[in-house]
Amino acid sequence: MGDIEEACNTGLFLGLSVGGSTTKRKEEKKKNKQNNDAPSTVGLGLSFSINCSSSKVEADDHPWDSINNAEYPARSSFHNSFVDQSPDDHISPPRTSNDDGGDFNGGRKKLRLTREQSALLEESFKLHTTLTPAQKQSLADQLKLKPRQVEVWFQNRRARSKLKQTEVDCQFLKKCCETLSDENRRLKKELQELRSSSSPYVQGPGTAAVMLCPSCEELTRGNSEATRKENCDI
DNA sequence: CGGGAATCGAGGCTTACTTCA
DNA sequence: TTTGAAGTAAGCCTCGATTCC
Repeated sequence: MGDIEEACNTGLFLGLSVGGSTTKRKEEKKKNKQNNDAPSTVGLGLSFSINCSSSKVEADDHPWDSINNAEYPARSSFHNSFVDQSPDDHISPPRTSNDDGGDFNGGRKKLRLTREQSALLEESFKLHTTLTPAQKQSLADQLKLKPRQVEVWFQNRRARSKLKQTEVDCQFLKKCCETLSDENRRLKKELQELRSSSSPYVQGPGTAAVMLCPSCEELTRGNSEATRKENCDI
């Protein structure tokens, strides 16, 4: 990790910014959205960097992303101070047309993953539902996507997976409920039949009774529920 | 209209830094 | 002066809800 950084981190930087903490920024964002104000972050900067021959900085994107924080540009203070003119542009700073194959017309561009990309992502999801940064980067490289896009895909995939699981659980519980209701009905009916019949095994309250559990056909003395439970699991 | 990629906002966790006893 | 605990800011990440193509 450190190689490129060590080799290239010869930048001169002078900055002045007015802004708050993360939480303050969060609140500010909210306020700005409500008031439709301009962001209150003010930036003044001077930066100087030496070109690095082995630099992996992509020409088609934003150098600050690669250098600083490719995935969360809005969270980078560097980015905040000098680039973050529009609030909440997680992914949507101006993009070049060759960004990911389509043309960018200023609005939110919707990417459609190819079948191969989806298949590889699915395969990867089967192996692990969350990604380490290294896995994310590796996948992004393989798929020619941005790490953030891979991350978003996994995020949505987890959500879909959870939703599906909830549906399955719901169906299962429904089935359980039906089975138990049936069983309950059956037992009630059985009890009613036993009560209405003149069976010597079932007597009224207050008398010592010999009970025959109809389900397991075990004879049980006394009316202790605990005793019955020992013999019968119903 | 539905599926799914992208965004938003909130909150948890970790790390670095500061303050204070 | 040193040290450890407590407090705070910032960054990173995930999640649920929502937007929008």
